[in-house]
Amino acid sequence: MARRFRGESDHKVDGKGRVSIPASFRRVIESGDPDWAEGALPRLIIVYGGRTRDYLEGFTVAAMDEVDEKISKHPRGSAKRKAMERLYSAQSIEAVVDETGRIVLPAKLRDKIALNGLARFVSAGDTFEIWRPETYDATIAALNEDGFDPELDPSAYLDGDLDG
Amino acid sequence: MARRFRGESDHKVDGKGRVSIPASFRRVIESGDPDWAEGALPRLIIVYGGRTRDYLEGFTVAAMDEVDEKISKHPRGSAKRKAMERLYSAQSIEAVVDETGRIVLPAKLRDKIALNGLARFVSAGDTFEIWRPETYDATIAALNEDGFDPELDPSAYLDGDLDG
DNA sequence: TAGACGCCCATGATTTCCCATGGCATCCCT
DNA sequence: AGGGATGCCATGGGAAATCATGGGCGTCTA
Repeated sequence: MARRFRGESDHKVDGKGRVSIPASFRRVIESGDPDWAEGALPRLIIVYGGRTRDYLEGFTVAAMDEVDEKISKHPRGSAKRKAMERLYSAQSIEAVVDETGRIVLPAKLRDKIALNGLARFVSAGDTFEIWRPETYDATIAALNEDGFDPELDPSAYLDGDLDG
Repeated sequence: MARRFRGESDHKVDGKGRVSIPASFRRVIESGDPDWAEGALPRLIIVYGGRTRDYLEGFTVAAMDEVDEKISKHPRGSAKRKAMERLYSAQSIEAVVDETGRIVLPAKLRDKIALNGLARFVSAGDTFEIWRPETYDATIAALNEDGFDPELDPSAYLDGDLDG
């Protein structure tokens, strides 16, 4: 049904690390969890690794299965495969959306992206990202300065070149 | 239910060799033990062999069954089969998770990887690894030096070439 | 008989669970 | 159209269960 995440919104993070998942995201998470059934608690995977990342990445179970599939195609023991296994297996957690629509972000994950009171959920196709709002704004601003015209409508790129 | 291990964390090793298994790992170990039932003590296998390995490898009973299955496909008496049998049969132990969530790592295993006060548990799909934290850090660092760009996000490899 | 090992108890710190409230939409009935 | 009634959504708070860790003793055995 709902296959891709859409939209972005901010949610409060309380002292226990609890955050509401945007309601529209929940539908996607539910349909992406093969074990989920009406009334059950859907699960998702949150990747918190990546030295250069200043956000967390949320995967549906199905999306993470695809990632595992791709990783398994690489030679066992290769450097690239190890790097991917570390990011997606060692530096990730499984989270459960409770009956009130929240998940718990352990302190380790919150510290990684310096989350304090607010978390911004940003959809990214079949995954979504969790940012500290200030960091997100700064990243967008930097993107615009970096030879990017913020006045130009991105739809212009749709049929354009496939370069970086 | 929970089929794969996820996450990494450090736990203290006391004078008796006792270590807490990460709580999230226990669920996987329990569901991977065919003989386990609510209230019983789940078992797991710890492989300590491998001359070149500087970590221990933890298997659920089910995961080790798969390994045994694969080994049995090799010709009885072949060099490869003997090598695998030695690693997975001779150089492994069965451990029991006690009611407080701990296992005992015999001195022999601790010495193998020079464990002293802390043990790092790192998930690796359907198995997990136990490292001396310093060794693990050094290994990761070496991986990056080895013609590897630590600034590059590993997700770039997902759809990349399948070479090393 | 000295460790090594199994078993029991103890405790502070989290983490989970359960219950609660106010804010919005939507739906429906008169 | 007015006014609930209904239901989901976002968020709080306290109680209960779990987690990580430490310590004490018998006992087996090399």
